[in-house]
Amino acid sequence: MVSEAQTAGWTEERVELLKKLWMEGLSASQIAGELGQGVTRNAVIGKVHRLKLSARAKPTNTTPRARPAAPRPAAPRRVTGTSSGLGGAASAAAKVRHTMPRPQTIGATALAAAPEMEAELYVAPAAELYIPEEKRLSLLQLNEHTCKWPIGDPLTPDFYFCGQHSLESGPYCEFHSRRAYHQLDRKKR
DNA sequence: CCCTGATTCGC
DNA sequence: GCGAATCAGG
Repeated sequence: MVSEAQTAGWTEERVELLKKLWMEGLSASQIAGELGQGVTRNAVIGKVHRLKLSARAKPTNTTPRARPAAPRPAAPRRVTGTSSGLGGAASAAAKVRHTMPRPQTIGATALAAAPEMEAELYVAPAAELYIPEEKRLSLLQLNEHTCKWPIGDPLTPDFYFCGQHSLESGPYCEFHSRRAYHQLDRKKR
């Protein structure tokens, strides 16, 4: 008995579980993870809407979804793929990301701290990384792969740039990149 | 950057 | 009906 692969067809069971979890307030991604890896959060959301289950815990607030005044310009759908098992299965398996049982909000970013935290407590990090003098860079020493996060007062001689290896996705190292993003973006656009 | 749900539309 | 891609927001 092995012929039971069938794509995640929405059986009564699954729909029931979906309804239950959705009503309990679980997020779509969490439900998707609970139902199985053959289901994505998009699938869950799509089904939820089709079942007209939207609003779950909406005490008193009719949020009239702002009507998209500007209709989508075009629809560059996916790249037409032959869902011949391989593609679907592979992508599904590939996207099985970390199972985070908790809703994010606290951003648990564990920065690589010194493994050995002896009883020695030096001065507060001042919310900044300590860069050894030999690694500090001046403006002219910067290049495409050095973190360009400025440290100190530009008007003083001890001003320098982080200089760590920067990420491909930005001008800063991981530490400062993350910091920069969390700093901006906080507000709307 | 992470994430959330909402919507559209090719299949 | 389904769900990926996209959008809009936190």
